[in-house]
Amino acid sequence: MSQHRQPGAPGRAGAVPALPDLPEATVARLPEYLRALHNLADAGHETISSEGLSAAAGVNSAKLRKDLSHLGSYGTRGVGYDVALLIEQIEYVLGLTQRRAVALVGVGNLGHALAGYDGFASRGFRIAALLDADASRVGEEINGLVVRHVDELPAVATEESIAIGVIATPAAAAQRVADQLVAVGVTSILNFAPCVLSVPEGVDVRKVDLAIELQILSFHEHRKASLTALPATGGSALTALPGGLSATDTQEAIGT
Amino acid sequence: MSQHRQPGAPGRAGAVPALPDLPEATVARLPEYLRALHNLADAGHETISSEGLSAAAGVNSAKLRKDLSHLGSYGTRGVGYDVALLIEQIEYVLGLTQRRAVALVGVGNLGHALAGYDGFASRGFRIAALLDADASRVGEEINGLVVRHVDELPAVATEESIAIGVIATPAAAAQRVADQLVAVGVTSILNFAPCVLSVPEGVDVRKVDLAIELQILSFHEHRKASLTALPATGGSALTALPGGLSATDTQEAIGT
DNA sequence: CGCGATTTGTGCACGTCTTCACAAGCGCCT
DNA sequence: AGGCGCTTGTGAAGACGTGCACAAATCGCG
Repeated sequence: MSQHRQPGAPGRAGAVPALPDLPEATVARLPEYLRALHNLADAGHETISSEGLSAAAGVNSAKLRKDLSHLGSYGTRGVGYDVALLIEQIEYVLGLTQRRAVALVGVGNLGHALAGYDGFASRGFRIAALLDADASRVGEEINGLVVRHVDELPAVATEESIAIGVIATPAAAAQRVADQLVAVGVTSILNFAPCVLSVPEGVDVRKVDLAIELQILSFHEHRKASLTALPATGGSALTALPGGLSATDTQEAIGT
Repeated sequence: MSQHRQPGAPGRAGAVPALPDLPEATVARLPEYLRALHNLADAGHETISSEGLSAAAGVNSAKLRKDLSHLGSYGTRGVGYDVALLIEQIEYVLGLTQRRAVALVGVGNLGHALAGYDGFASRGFRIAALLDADASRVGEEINGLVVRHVDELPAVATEESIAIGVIATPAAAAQRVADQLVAVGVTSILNFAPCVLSVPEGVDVRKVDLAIELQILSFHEHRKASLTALPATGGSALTALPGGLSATDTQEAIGT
């Protein structure tokens, strides 16, 4: 965007762009670019081409260029992107210039692991509180933090100005915890419990379900197996139904 | 709920599976539907409308119907879907009728948690082996499984016929482990390490990066803050950011 | 036996995301 | 200074995903 009005930042000095309205798909990839850029910086690169960066991030180079153009970042034609500058810009856009405080609720198996995961600390977050509803877990110390009772959430929230809540409880407890988080003003939640959370408008929930990931893989595994079993006759997969005997079967198996 | 007949279901007694060619987006939602269906079954429902199921799964009802229609499943107009039958069909499509063996590599913080996560066992998977490259961890027993050295992978693979590999190592070790997994014939990998894996054609990799999820939330948090700070200015809200050093932008308008 | 209430399955239009292909811009070399 | 090779930024086209709205199908009932 050279002379277009879109980003239209009159008098922008050039170091840091404003906060544009990014496509979700782009937002989801920015962290990946950021990680790749940090690797490149550590390896001593000062500039990187879209081709190189896209390879490091595992995406298509045109997609990468479009993503970066959305955030108004400038590379230099014929040269590439300045690694340090790009890191700065992406971190700014992602809001990582401040170290956000995270409250982790549920210190079971998974919660323990998350509490000890240093990937959070190294990528812009600070686990500010550990909470659990189980009284027998309260008081335990993990990684220098003492587990407090979840009912202390209001106090914790004001002490630490929690920006993000992470739910690592069993599914049965998750909605209740979500409600409590929302009640103390948390508007971003990362949910590891296998259940759907309902939250008011304006609260963002992202869900990570480990079993679902495996099930998706299982589908593809199943699919690959069924394909190699049948010497693909060029037809649609549907024709490969257990056609022979399935007399009572679907009316649609032989569709089209 | 095990002894349901299979009305209309393809006679799938060990016969060659017939997998329609589902859109990825649909595949990604099927596990969610499945979970919701199990809940409904436990609650005693025998049938469920697309409206009810979609609410339980947190999606739009038209989308749900289209998804189910893709896998050729039948509901009954005027009535809804037979819960037990639908469970059976989705489990079949996802390849969950067999309990797939999972090898978990990397028994650190996260690996421990995954090894103890019962959501895997309860949703169609069996953790068949724990592996680590660190000799000091080999021999440790977790949840009834003994940690073996990652170099034993070939032996393990034949013993257990591993279908899926889970990588929970540090990023630096992940590519090597992936290569080892591929070498023993694993074609589905779930990667928790924050790095891009390169694998041969035909191998599926899914990635879960906990920090990325937080960073995406951080973006939206940042965005919400910048919007509430500048009420209703339309496009020019974007221009309100400091051009040079962003040292002064860190205060959020939202307190409490 | 037909009618109305209900719910599925889907055609269609719309929006988002991806990818290609290429002009415009930049630095370097002669 | 001018040309050349390289790389970005982006228009346009196509693939994909979503959601509406409605016809078709089924059940229950009088």
